[in-house]
Amino acid sequence: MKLNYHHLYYFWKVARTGHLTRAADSLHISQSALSGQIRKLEESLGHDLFIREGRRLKLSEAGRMAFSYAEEIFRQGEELTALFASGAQPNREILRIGAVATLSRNFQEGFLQPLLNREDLELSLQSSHIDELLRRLSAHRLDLILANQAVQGDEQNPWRSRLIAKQPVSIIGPRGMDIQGDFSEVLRGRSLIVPGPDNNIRQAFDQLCEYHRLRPNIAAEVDDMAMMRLLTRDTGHFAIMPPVVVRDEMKSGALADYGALPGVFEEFYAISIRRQFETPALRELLSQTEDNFLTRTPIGHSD
Amino acid sequence: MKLNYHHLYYFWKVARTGHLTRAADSLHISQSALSGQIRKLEESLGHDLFIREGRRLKLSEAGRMAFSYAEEIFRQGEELTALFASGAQPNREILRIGAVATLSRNFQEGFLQPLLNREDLELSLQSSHIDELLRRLSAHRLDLILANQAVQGDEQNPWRSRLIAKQPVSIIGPRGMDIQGDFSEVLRGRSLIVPGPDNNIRQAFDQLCEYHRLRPNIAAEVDDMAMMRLLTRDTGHFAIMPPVVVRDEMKSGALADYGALPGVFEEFYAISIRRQFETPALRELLSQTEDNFLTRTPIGHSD
DNA sequence: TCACTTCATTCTGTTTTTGAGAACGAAAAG
DNA sequence: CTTTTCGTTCTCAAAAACAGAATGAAGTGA
Repeated sequence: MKLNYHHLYYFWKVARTGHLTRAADSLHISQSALSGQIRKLEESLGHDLFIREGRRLKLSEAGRMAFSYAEEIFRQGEELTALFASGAQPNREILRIGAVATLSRNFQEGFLQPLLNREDLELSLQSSHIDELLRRLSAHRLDLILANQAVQGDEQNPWRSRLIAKQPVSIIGPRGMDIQGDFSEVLRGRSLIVPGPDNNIRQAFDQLCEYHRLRPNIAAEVDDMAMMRLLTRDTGHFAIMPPVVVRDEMKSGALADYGALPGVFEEFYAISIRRQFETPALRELLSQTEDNFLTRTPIGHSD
Repeated sequence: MKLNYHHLYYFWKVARTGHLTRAADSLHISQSALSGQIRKLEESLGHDLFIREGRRLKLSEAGRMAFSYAEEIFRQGEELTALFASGAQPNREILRIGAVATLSRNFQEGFLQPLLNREDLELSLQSSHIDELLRRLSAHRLDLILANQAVQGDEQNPWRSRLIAKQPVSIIGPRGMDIQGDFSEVLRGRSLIVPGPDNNIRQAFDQLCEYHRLRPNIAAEVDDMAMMRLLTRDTGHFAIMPPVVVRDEMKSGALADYGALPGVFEEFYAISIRRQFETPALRELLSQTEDNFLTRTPIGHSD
């Protein structure tokens, strides 16, 4: 016994206005018709949605529950109609990519390279935190997520994470410092800019420090790789990050790499969702990944 | 021109399975009927949702957009039917209260006091962070939020915050310490348990410290008041919190109040949303608030 | 108190929408 | 080159949604 969405819609309208007559008016149908449709919904659900007190309607408890769902359902529905009513339908294919906001821009650009400058394709790039992005992916508002962590899918959310690149993480600092020894020497007593506590580079770094009994002095915690790049360039502090982030500054000689951290990597994952209609562009992007992306220079392209 | 939700439902089924025939089977209608209904939806929206390539169906870009909305809409719808199908409809009124997870339990209990032990009413108490709670309130999944901050409503979310109580905040510590002077003396050089950085007690406290040039040593940042109570009781550290949180421990003599912090208060707000059908229980709760709650002892009841 | 209005329900016959079946066509399979 | 599969279109039958009239219950006002 299926839910009748038109009945639910009528119910929603009545529950919103609080009056059957007014709702009937705004729906341009007679109140008798409306009354009948509401009745049918109640019969099909097996519960009264309104409590009839004389000529008054009051939402029953079941009605309140149904109303809360209806509210969501028709809010979405009206958004959809508004979207279509506004005209302006895209005639090109759109690929919607979500990227964890803190991800290296260079990396994102490198990954999307094959699709840039394509006439027949529009790219929509959305930055947010992973939870929000996963929500959108599940709602099919995104085709792919770029993240620095894998996620476990389940029955309800058949997410699929695949590793698409892996980069070393180094100690980066102003050029020309006279420094010797391994990383633990380099770190000792130094003020560092590090990724925020949720970042998995940071977690690996903290573990490394703990293991080697290092207690580096944190000058700043920065979540955003682009911000980190600016701070490192402009403050003179040392920083923990993948060298690729400051590729330009290293080439220009402003910054230098003072050694990779053993066992610390930034990993990049592409998270997709199983769906009936896969866009060709997405397939292309992901096949590129498997075939070339891991073996070719991780970023090098934008020279 | 209204959106036909049954057409959209059919479209959704077809888009999910990818095949008109299979979808028709699972819907128990003929494929000719299904084909016609999809056509009508396309006509009413003014855009093709599928691209017909020979006998294949491919989602068009417009179709992908519509699908993402449909996915949300019918997920909700199926949740609703499942809820009703599972039987077990409540016959009592339910009042759904959301409380910011970090709020004092004593306070919550005191506020809800008039409704406890009522035969004709079921209480649903949900703890979460404010964003999530506001989302639920907007979706009418909650009737009221208890929070320690006011929120600004707008056109779309006609939230209404009202101050329902205000409590002093003190320095709490183990009983029997020989301490003199005002709060700045008490704080000097002491290890403190303080609320987390998002908490507005903490913010007021930080401002106070800054103003008085105090740099107290943070032993722990704890978001949850209940947790804070346990830690203060069991670690011997001093803590910044409203005395009411540890009322029991103070009565038993384990902890003592070493002075209120001037100008620092914990404020409690009730956030509701304007709606057509207000439950009597909610009205009772809020009128209680305005009439008595601010003037009577903030908590004192559970002795 | 007694009209009078307002608001919701139920019944009946009409209109609109939905759906099955047949005929057709285009692509894949054998 | 046939056969099967899959989607579209057409026609007519079945199902539903609907309006209008009759009814009843509750407020309103002289």
